[in-house]
Amino acid sequence: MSTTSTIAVPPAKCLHCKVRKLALFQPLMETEIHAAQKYKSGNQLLPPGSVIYHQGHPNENVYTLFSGWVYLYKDLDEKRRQILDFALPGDLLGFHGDMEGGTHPHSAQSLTSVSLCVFPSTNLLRLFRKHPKLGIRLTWMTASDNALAHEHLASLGRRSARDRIAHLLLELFYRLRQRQPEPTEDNSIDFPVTQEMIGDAVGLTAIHVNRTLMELRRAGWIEIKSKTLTIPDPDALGELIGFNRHTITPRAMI
Amino acid sequence: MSTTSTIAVPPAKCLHCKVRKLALFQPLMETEIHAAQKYKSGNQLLPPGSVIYHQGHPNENVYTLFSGWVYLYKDLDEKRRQILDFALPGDLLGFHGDMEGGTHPHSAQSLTSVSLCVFPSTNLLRLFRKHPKLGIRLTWMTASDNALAHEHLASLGRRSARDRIAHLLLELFYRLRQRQPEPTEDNSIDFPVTQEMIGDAVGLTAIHVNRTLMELRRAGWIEIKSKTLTIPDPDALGELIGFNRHTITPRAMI
DNA sequence: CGCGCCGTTGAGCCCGTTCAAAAAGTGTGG
DNA sequence: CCACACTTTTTGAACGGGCTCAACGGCGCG
Repeated sequence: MSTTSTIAVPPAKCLHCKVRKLALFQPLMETEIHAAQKYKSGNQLLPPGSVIYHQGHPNENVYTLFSGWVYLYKDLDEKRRQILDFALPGDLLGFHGDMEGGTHPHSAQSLTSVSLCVFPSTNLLRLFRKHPKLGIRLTWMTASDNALAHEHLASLGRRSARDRIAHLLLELFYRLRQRQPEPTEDNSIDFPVTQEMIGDAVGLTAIHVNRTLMELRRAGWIEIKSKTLTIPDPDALGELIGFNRHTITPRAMI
Repeated sequence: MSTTSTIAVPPAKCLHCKVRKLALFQPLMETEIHAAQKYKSGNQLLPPGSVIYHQGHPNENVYTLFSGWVYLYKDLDEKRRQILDFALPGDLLGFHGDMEGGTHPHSAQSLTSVSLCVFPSTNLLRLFRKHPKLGIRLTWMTASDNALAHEHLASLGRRSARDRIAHLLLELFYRLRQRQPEPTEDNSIDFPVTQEMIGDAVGLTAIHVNRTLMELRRAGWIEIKSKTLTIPDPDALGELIGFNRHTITPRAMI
C-alpha cells in the first residue's frame, strides 16, 4: 500500500503495463505497442528527494511515471518556490513542446521512491509521424495539463486560504482515486506531501497551512495521520468550497 | 495604430495572411495552405465586450485571432473571476484537447473590436491526420500556453503585488512587441486593459492595482495614458523584479 | 449635459506573514 | 533498544500588505 516501502517496477513489456491505460501509449493497438516499446530507453528507479530534471537544463528525455509521487516546481530564488503540479502514476513528465534541443522550464523532484519509464525526446518526432494517434493523445494530455493549471490559477488568484488548501486536497484525492481500481472504504489515500509543499503549491506559508489544516481537521472535514489523508465526505467538502469534480478530467483517457 | 478604430480584416486567401507566420498554419507549404484553407469556415467581426465562447458551452470552433485583444477567464461566482490569459493577434483560441464534443473550460471575451478566423473543431482530426506537421505545431502551441500558465502561477503564488503587476505589464509588452515589425521608438504599446482586468489577472483588487500602478508611475517605471502603456526601460524594470524575458517564447514559431 | 464606466484617494480592518520556540515524528548508527 | 540529529508539525504574539467600504473626480458617449 505505501509508496515508500518496496517499490514497484514496470513489467518488461509495455503491453502488460498496468498504467498503460492511463498513460501516453494507451490508444495504440497491440502490434503498435511493440513498435512503441522500441523507443523506450529504459527504466529509472529513484529514492525520495531525487531531482528528475532541472529547470534550465537540456531536455533529453520524457518520462512516464510508473509508481510514486513527483512534484513539479519553479525556484524563484533561495527562499521562494512555486509548486506547479503533482504527478501521479500514469502521468507524463518532461514534455514541453520541444521535441529536441530545448531546456526544461521547471524542475521535477520525487517525493517518494519512484520508478519511471524513460523515452528519449529526440525520438518523439519520428514516433509521432509513424503513429499520429500518439501525437493526438499527447496534445490532449498537454491540453489537460493546461486546464489543470488554469484551475490552479483561479485558486491562487481568487480563493481564500481554506478553499485553496481544500481544493488541492480534493484534487489529489480524486486524481489518485480514479486510478485505483479498488479505492479504500474509508475514503483515505496515501499522502506523502508535507505542509510546506502544500504551502508552496497554493501560495501560503507552511505556518498558515498548518493553522488552516487544523481548522479543517477540527471541523471534521479531513484527517491527516502518518502520511495518510482521509476525507470522510469528499462530495460535501467539495460542495462547501465550490469544487467542481468535473474539472478533474481523467488525465489520460482519450 | 489603435485597435479600436477601423478594424482590420483577414485577406481572402490564408496564403497572404500577415499573421500566418505567427499562427497555427505557419509551417505548411504553399500548396498545403490552400488545402488547409478549405477547413476555415469564415471570419467573425465582433465589437468590444463580445463573448466569443462561454465556459460550459459546447466547443464547436477554434479561432485564430487576426486583430484586437481577447481575454480568457473563469467565473467563480457573481463577484469573483480569474483572468487566465490575454490573447493577441496570431494566437489560437478555443482549443482544449477535445477535437469534438467537449465543452469550454473557460470563457473568452473581446476587449477591443476583434476579427477572428473560424475553424470548426470537428474538422481538426481529419486535418491533422492529413498534415501531421500541423498537429505537432498545435501541440507545441498548447505546451507554450502551459509554460505561460506556469509563469503566471509563480506570480500569483509567490510574488508581491508590485512584482505581479509589473510582470504582467512586461509580459504583454514583450509579447506585443515581438509581433510588431516596427516597434514604436518610445517603448509604448496599445494597452486597452482596465485596472479591474489587471486585478482579475493577478489576483488583486482594482483599488490595490491602482495604488500599485501609481507607485510604479511615480517611480518613473511606467506611464499609462489613454489606453497607451509606456515602459521607458523595460530591461531595467525586468531586472528589478526578476522578470525572465526568455520565458516569453515566440508563441507561434516552430 | 447627464449618465455610466473608469480611475483616484482616504480610513480602518483582517487575513496571512514574520519571528520565535517548543513538541512531535523519523531515520541513523551504536 | 536507545541516543542523537534532523525534519516536520504545532502554537504564540505582533506586524503589515492587501482588502473593504465609501466617496469623489474625470472622461467618453448618447
